[in-house]
Amino acid sequence: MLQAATELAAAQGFETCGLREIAARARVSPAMISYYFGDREGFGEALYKRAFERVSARVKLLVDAPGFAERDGLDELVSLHVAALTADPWLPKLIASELLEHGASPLRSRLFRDLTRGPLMAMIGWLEDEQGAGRLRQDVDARWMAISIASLCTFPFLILPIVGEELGLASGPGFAEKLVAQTRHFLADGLRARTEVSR
Amino acid sequence: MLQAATELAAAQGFETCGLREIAARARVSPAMISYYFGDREGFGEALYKRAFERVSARVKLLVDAPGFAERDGLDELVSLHVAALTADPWLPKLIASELLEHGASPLRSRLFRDLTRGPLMAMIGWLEDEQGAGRLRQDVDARWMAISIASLCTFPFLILPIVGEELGLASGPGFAEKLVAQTRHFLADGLRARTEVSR
DNA sequence: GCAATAATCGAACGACCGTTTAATTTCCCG
DNA sequence: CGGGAAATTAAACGGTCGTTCGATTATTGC
Repeated sequence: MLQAATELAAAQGFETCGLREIAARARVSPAMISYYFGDREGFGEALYKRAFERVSARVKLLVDAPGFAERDGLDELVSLHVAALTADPWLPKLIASELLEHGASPLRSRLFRDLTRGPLMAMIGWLEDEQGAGRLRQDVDARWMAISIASLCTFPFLILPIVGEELGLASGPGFAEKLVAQTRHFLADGLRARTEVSR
Repeated sequence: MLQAATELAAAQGFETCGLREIAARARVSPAMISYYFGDREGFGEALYKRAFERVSARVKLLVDAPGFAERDGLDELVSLHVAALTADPWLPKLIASELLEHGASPLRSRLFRDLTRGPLMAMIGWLEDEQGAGRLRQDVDARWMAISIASLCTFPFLILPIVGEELGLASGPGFAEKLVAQTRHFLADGLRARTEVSR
């Protein structure tokens, strides 16, 4: 039931798909959703909670993988971000949907508190550590760094299904790797031509 | 009427606000919308057409401003992008809303064709020219450059109203300038600390 | 095996939506 | 001024949505 809802929400967003549709896909009656989750909002909350926990578990898995600490921090951060979004391709859409939603529903508030206080704050803290260690430039606010990194890693997932075809950029399985490579490149050296190579 | 709809759509997105609500704000009866625009889709089309034309006009104004060609191309590109989004703050939301919408409505298709074939293609073409002139690095696909620039300039508008408060970053009038500065910095040199300065 | 309880369903309810219709007002021009 | 066209409206229609209700079926504990 939650699985069916997740699939549907991934494809078209939670707000736009009706409870009847979800119930039909889960092969149950629409009344079951009210029975188990109370109302639509409670159902959505359960859905998002499950999603967030799945992503958290996946991130933890990657961070705890052997050899993680030895590799380059910035590169791994990018990989981690992209990997999390790739594993659950509906996540960017879900986040974006809620970004656009207005009126402070408790669900929405909680999701964003979780996201900002959790991954985002961790990322900023880590960036500041790297700045302190001299591995990242110190003339840029770590919070802005985090926003830029998140932008580079997230926004392409949103627009590529749309503009990718017209641009000749496939959004298939190789996309994530290309995105990681491009973003690493970009983060390291910018886009301008230069004579001296960094580091 | 279109004005009222634009204000409302800017605040909460076109898909989520009812025709009755728009009509009430414009102080007319809901029937007027059907009378003048046929159905909801026709109304949305008119709305988007007006929005796109307004943005186009504004961009043209900036490009035609005196001294534009003399200034640094990449910096101006960023300024232009951010200025277009700042002048109509609902534009990112509008685009994002439509990005998330599914089912190929003619409106949606047209909006994206306009956006990709217009500004995006122009940007890619210009980036390629700059690459050819040696001012931009040539080991990165111009299409990926364009995606990265668009990501850096657009995504912050989406997330800052949400995470800005918690991060202590105000989304007020100074935001656009900060974003431009940060993005220029970033595009030029990346984020890594370096000993040799570019160019 | 049999109550008691949980799970499930089809049908119906009320609310809201976009749209239509029929009637009324406003406007303009001969 | 008057009559026909355009503009505007309130009310109603059909449809979909989330939700509830009464009844039916499955599960469980003893």
